[in-house]
Order: sequence, then C-alpha cells, then structure tokens
Amino acid sequence: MGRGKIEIKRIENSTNRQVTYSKRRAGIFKKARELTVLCDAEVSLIIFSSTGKVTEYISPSISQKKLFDRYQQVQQIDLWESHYEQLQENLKKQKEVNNKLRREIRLRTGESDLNELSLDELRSLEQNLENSTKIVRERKYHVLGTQSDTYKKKNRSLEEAYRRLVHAFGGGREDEDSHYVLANNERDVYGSSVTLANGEGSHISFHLQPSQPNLHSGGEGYSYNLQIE
Amino acid sequence: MGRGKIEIKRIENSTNRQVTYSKRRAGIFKKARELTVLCDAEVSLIIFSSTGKVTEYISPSISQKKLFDRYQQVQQIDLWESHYEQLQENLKKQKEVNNKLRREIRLRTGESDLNELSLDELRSLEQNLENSTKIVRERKYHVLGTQSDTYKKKNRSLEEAYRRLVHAFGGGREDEDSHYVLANNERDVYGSSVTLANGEGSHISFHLQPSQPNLHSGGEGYSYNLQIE
DNA sequence: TACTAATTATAAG
DNA sequence: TTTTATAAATAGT
Repeated sequence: MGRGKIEIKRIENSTNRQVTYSKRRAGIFKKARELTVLCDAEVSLIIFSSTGKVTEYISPSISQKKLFDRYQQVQQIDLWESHYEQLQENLKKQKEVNNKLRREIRLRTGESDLNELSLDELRSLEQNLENSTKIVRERKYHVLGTQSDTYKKKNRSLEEAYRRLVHAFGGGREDEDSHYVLANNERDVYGSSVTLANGEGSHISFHLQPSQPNLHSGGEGYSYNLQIE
Repeated sequence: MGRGKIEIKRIENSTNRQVTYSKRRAGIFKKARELTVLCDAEVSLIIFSSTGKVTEYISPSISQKKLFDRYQQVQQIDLWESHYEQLQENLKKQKEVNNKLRREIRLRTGESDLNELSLDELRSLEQNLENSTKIVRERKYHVLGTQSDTYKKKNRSLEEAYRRLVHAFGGGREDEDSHYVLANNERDVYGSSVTLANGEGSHISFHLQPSQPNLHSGGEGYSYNLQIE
C-alpha cells in the first residue's frame, strides 16, 4: 500500500525508517484500538523505537499490570519469579541477622542462652560487660561534669548578681553567703547521681520494636527492661 | 477496507465478531512483525479474545519479561511493587528492627551512641549492665561449681581406688593423703577462674555476620570483640 | 475458508 | 508535514 511495493526488511535510509516508523506505528495503534472495540478484545501493545522511546496502548478495560498478571497466569509462567525470589532471599537473610543480633542482646543482658556458653566464653563475656559498664559510667560522669559546669557558671552569675544587690543595699559578708550557695549546689548534683546509680528507680524504656513485643519483657529474677527507642 | 465501510463499535453479531477478530488479529500481528523488521523496533503485542484466549507477539530480539522490565524502568513505575507490597513492607520492617537491635548493642557495648542518652538513661544503662554482669558471673560460678563437682566425684573414686591400693599393699594414713589431693584440686579450679576473669586473655569471637563486618571491629580504648556465632 | 469489491494504509514525492 | 497513487487489509458473500 503505497506508490510502490516494499520488501519487508530493515529500511537502511534512516530518515525513511523514521518516517515509516511514525506512520506504521500510528497505523498499528489504530488497529489495536479498533480490535478492542469491534471484537471485545483486550490488547496490550508496547513498542520501543530504535532510539528507545516507548509508546503503548492498553485496552481501557484493563491495565498493563493486570493484563500481564493474566498473561502469566494463562501462559503458566511466572515473570516476577526472579524478583520475588530475590526479595524473599533478602528477607530471609535479614531475619537471620536479626536473630543473631537478638541472641547477642540476650547474652549481654543475661536474659537467656547463657547455658550455651563455655566457661571461657562466660569469662570473656563477663570481662566484656565490665568494660562496657566502665565506658557507660565514664560517659555518665562526663555528662555530670558538663552539667555541673553549667550549674557552676549559672551560680557564678547569680552570685555576681546577688553580690551587686547586697552591695546596692549596703550589706557586708557577701562572699560567704554566695559561696555557700555554690558549694551546696555542687554537692547536690553529685549526691543525687550516686543515689540513683545504685537505686532501683529509673528504668529506661527505649522501646525496641512492636513486631517482637516480648523480646525484653521482664521476667523474674534479673530481668529488666532495656529497650531501644 | 472491504465491501462496505463499518462503524468502529462492538460488532453485535457474534459470528461476524469472531470472523472479524480472526482476520484483524492476523492483520495486526503482521503489522507488528513488519514494524519490528522495517524499523528496528521492539514490539510486544498481547491480545486476549473475548473468550479469554491469548495470542502474543514479541520481537525476536527480546523477551516479554525483558521488554516489561524495560517498560517499567522507562515509565518510572514498579509493576511488581503492589504484587509484593507485603513482602517489601516486611523487609523494610526487618531492616528497621535490625537497626534498632544494632543500636541497642552499640549502647550496651558502649561502642557509640552513648552521647544520645540523657543522664537518667545513662544511669539506668549502667545499672542494667551491672545486673547483667552479675547474672553472667553467677552463671560462670555455677558452671565452675558443676565442673568442680565433677572433679570431686572423680577424685573421690580415685581416692577410693588409691585407698584400696594402699590397703592392698598394707599401708596406713590413707585419709590424709587423699584429702590433700582433693583439697588441692578444688583450690586450683577456683583459683584459675579468678585469674582469668580479671585477665586480658580469652576474647570470645562469636562472629556476627558478614554483611556488616565492621559492626564490632575493635577500635581504640574500650573496644572489644564480642561477636555472636 | 476463499473471493473480491471497496476501504484503508502507506511509500514516495 | 501533506498529498496521492498504489499496495494491502478486510467486510460481505
């Protein structure tokens, strides 16, 4: 159909090829639409040009995804399989990793599994926990120190203000009073820290995750409630 | 194109519709093939008849699956996603859990993240670690005790054998000798345990997982090497 | 399914 | 891009 008959083989002239592509593409899409309407068919037509541009037609009664789902069902093949398998493999690995992490935590909390450890491993773990405690304790003291410094500075400015006030009203013995306040404050900060560190109060509840709510549910004896976030 | 012009609307006569379907289907598949060859295009054409029968054409240079992969890539959509939403959701959750578990371990080892904790949280964590240490220590002593009991029993039977032997050769003072051996043994077991518990040796290496090899790679100072499995 | 008149698609300009 | 002569597709038989 045209001024001359053409052989069905790749059109070498690139301009010609491009023009023919446009015309025939329009033609085939028209045919797809017509087939859909005339014959109640469901048609999926996806065309990539040689330059990579995509054009598609899908019957209005369906979507590409649904048609493809149906296609694979009818053809007894599973086009997603490889995707699915990969995802599943990934999930399996994550779960394994999570279980190992949980075990590590159970060991570190002494919650359970300790009976799986040898004597040497127990010794190492104990040593390890002692080191960790030391680190945490030092961090605590650091924070305390910082907090204390802040109080000191605040106190110094308060002291200053107080001194000026007393001076303005013409009093004496300002130094002793203000120093007393300062010293008192410092003692308080450290004092309460020691009390709490050995006390029973202050359970942190970091909140671990909802999917395994019983992971750290405190049982009897030495169970406690350290959960993250 | 035919003896008469037809309107593009559903053909009501079912025989006619069926005939037209066959003819036009052949036509459009021919067009698809021709377009592929003439213009270097990649064409996917899938048609479901109203009776559910599927016919397909795919350019020989590609497969339906590959074309579809490419299609969704170009269209910036993920056709698998809804298919696997649940799986993907699951994977996401597992990864979140994983991160939280890692954080808990980092906190418990003092490896990092301690600066995110408040003073109260630090106190609680310290208390917590002390409790855990206590549990581990007690378990260690339990294992030691069991081990010691085993030795005791062995010793008793050795002692018995020794006594019989001495008796057979007609000697005296068996009791003192055998008791001496027993006592010595007990002291040894506890002695070595105390030495090792405070020593530098015996690092357990449980081996956590390969995907995050640096999770517990010991750095300077208080780093150590507790890895599970 | 095969024929063919009439319509439609398109190759070439 | 639009035109048009011609090939191709197809509606009706």
